[in-house]
Amino acid sequence: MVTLVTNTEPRRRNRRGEGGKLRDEIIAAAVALLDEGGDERAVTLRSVARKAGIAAPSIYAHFADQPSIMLAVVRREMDALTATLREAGDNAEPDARARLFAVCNAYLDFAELHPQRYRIMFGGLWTPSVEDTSITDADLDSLGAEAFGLLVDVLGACVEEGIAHGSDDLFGDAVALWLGLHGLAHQRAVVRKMPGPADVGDRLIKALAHLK
Amino acid sequence: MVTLVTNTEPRRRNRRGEGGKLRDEIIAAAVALLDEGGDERAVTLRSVARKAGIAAPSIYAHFADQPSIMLAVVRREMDALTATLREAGDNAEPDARARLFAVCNAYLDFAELHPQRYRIMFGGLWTPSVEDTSITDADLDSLGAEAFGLLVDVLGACVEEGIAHGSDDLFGDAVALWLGLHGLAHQRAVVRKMPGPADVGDRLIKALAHLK
DNA sequence: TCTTAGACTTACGGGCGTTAGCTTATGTCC
DNA sequence: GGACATAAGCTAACGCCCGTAAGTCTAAGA
Repeated sequence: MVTLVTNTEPRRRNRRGEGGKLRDEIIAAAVALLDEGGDERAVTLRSVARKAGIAAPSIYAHFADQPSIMLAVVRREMDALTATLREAGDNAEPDARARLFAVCNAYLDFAELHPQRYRIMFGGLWTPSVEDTSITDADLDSLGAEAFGLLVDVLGACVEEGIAHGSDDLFGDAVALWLGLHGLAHQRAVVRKMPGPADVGDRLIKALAHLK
Repeated sequence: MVTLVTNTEPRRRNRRGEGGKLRDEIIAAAVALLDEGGDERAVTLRSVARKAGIAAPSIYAHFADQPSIMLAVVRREMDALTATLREAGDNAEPDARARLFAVCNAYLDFAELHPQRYRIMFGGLWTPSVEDTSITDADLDSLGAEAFGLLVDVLGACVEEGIAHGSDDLFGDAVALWLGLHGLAHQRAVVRKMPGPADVGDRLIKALAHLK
């Protein structure tokens, strides 16, 4: 599939003081490239610039290098994921079990809906090359912390309401639950067709949350 | 880290009829590049050739293109993983529980010992670009089938021995168990330091195998 | 009108995959 | 033991895309 870019409209320059808008457009362009199904190799500095309708060097006003574009993409999508999970939890029936399933399924749906984004967020492709880039370890730590906190909350609520056999280590239980979700989410993001039963997600949640 | 290749010995040409040996050396060179910690972008046709001590075009005698080198790497490592799991199962105490843990932990250890290989095997990086390569869907299906079969066996043995609450769907249960293992294995392969309790692996196994 | 933010053009050097054609050992046969 | 056929691998070169540096233009707003 060859996607030829024909940006007819040459793009209007941003007004004074609004130069920062381009930063968001660059991130959006990178995400768009991912959504087109290409892997991360398709997201080069130049391809992002083409997609955004700007000249490649114009990116340097907003990002130090190509990996820091990726970091910004991950940050944006992590925030989007967090918002999605929070919304799912809030919109669910108020009982803890319903909220747990709502949040977990929202997580799985995110990966299925945006497989390439999910792979970038958790695939760790960009981490090894950190040494030569402007990205620091501090940038990477605490990236998914907020979303994970939501999972801890809903799982904790299940234990409190007595519908889950909680151990003395809520955090550890939540990590185990997340790892299971991540295994399925990642596999769905990577593979065309997952083998196995359709309700494997529910099975994972039930087993790992120790639901009674 | 810049690894300058200084192949003093210019490499002896293979004897007649042994030209196929180079094929294995190419695969080994690709794996070596992965083990050095670079991501898959470091495994180019030319870098593999350098590592193997040959000229880049010499690869074409054995592989149609660069992605098919990767496919060969995945095949080799899948076989290695299968052998590792089988050995772990055979060397364990004969009871089903011990064998289950031995196989599962061997799986997790493989990912921790060879993180880059694991990422290539299950990271799905090379799949999206399949369209333009010599790799077919048939190549991809049934890649981990043998290793997965081992997991089905040890889990089935647990159900038979009555130490696990088996459902009526052994295959589905095994998929769920594998997904949990994969989640942890992948995360260990991707991240420098996994947060969470040290025994999270055992917790996953116990919960997903429904051990009594 | 003039400053300057917000871009652009041009260009460099380098790595990549791949093609075309050449070299050189190796084993065979007289 | 020497000629020769050929397997095994090499050199050179192509066009492409990449990241990035240096310098330039231009429209917005005071």
